[in-house]
Amino acid sequence: MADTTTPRERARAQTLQDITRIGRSHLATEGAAALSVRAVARELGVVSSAIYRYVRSRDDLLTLLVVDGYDELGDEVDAAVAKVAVDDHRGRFVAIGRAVRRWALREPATYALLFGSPVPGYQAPGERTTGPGTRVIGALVRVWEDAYAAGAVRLPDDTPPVPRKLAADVKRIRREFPSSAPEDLTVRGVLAWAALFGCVSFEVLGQYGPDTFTAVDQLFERQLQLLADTTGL
Amino acid sequence: MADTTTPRERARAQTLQDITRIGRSHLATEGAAALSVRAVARELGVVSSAIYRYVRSRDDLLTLLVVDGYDELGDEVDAAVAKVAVDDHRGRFVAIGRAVRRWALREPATYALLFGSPVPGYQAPGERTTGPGTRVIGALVRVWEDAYAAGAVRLPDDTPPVPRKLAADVKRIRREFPSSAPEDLTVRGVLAWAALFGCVSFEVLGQYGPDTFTAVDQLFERQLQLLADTTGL
DNA sequence: TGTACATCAGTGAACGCGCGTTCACTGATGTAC
DNA sequence: TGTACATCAGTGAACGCGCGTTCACTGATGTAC
Repeated sequence: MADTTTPRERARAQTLQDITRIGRSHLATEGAAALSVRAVARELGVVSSAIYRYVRSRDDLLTLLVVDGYDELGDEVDAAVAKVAVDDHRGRFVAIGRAVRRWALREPATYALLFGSPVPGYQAPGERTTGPGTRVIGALVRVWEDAYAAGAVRLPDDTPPVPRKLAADVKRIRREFPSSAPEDLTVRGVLAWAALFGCVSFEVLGQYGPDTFTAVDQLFERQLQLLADTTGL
Repeated sequence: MADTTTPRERARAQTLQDITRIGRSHLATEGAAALSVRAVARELGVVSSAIYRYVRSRDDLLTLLVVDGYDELGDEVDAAVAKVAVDDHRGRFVAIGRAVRRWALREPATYALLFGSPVPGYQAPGERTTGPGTRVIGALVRVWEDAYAAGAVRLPDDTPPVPRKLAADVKRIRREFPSSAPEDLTVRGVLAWAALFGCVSFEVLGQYGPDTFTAVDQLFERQLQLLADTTGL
């Protein structure tokens, strides 16, 4: 395979990658709000203004890290799902949950950037972040959709109907995430999605407190099972 | 009722309260990481060093805001629960959930301080924050405990046993939150607790995206019902 | 293959800014006799 | 009730710091003929 990139292009790509790596490591030690162009430049061994060859502004640097984070998480989730048999719906759901948690525990600062407090003064540009940002929920929807199509979803009979306005929201969402499942299943899926991240956030962002749970693994596994129950898997 | 406080003491209390109020409003516009002693002083109409009469350091100011936030949330949750009949267990759970969400939507910045990303370089002093910080989960535990004591909890029969290490955690937790309910119910409660905050965080911190849900109220109500189901209420 | 020119990564100085915290001080309020 | 003294809120200057961004520049790498 002929490499059509010039040395300069390769050097540029490498530097951009270095900037991202350093940025993420600074996220870890200082937090997103304290992420500084100058600090990244310092660690890259370059004068601060040089960074502006690669990044338009500090906000642009943040966007770089956001997209990089979403992509890494998305890749790991996809890889985890791919390892499970297609007809093991519950197994695929559990694999997604475990992948999210594993990544979050390994990259708590990036997790906090993506799923924690908004960074003051920073507005993520939707056209660059929306795609990567919807990969996890996309993977989840696919699991429920496959399970429903296979007739493997068991929901209680006495489920109340989805209210009108919410049903309209679900319809709109299905333009992006096509699905033939009943609206109630989608709503349950949204709960499971939010709940999954709630569990991970409590652990990663430190809500449980330092000495409350020693068996967090067991707790999380049980939480996944309960959420799988709720979505009828 | 004789007021035994001196004018000086009253003035001091008033100023402390002003500092807290201003601090929280700055949280809203700038975020926790950018909270600055100087900015608070400026808005209080006082020279920056004057703040140090009231607050030992910037971290101490943050702690003030953390405690104030937990207390406000705790008060509103308690008030909401008190309005519901004691034997309406599901109603009490729903009331807690709604109170948390209402407060979070009204005070998103303080919510982010308490339940979002940790503030870099700041470690909350446990002896001042743990008490106020456990009021919501305390209220929830009381609901489940009352429901169980009244024989009103319906859980599936085929629930797997709680694993050994996790069961030990539950035992330890019960020293602080006494309960006679089966361990499985407590674990389900922890899920519901984390899931509740997961739902609120997604909405308040902006994970759902700007145009995804128009009927967030209906969505949240449904989520509460599903969580009540999960905990057998 | 050799030369002239264009592109581009990185430099270094400068801009104006806000930050947390210390310190010696002034002057008003409170207390003891 | 009046006076001497102690307490304490707030002042203003100063410390040393790091920040984002602009700008004219140097020198190396790449390209066209």
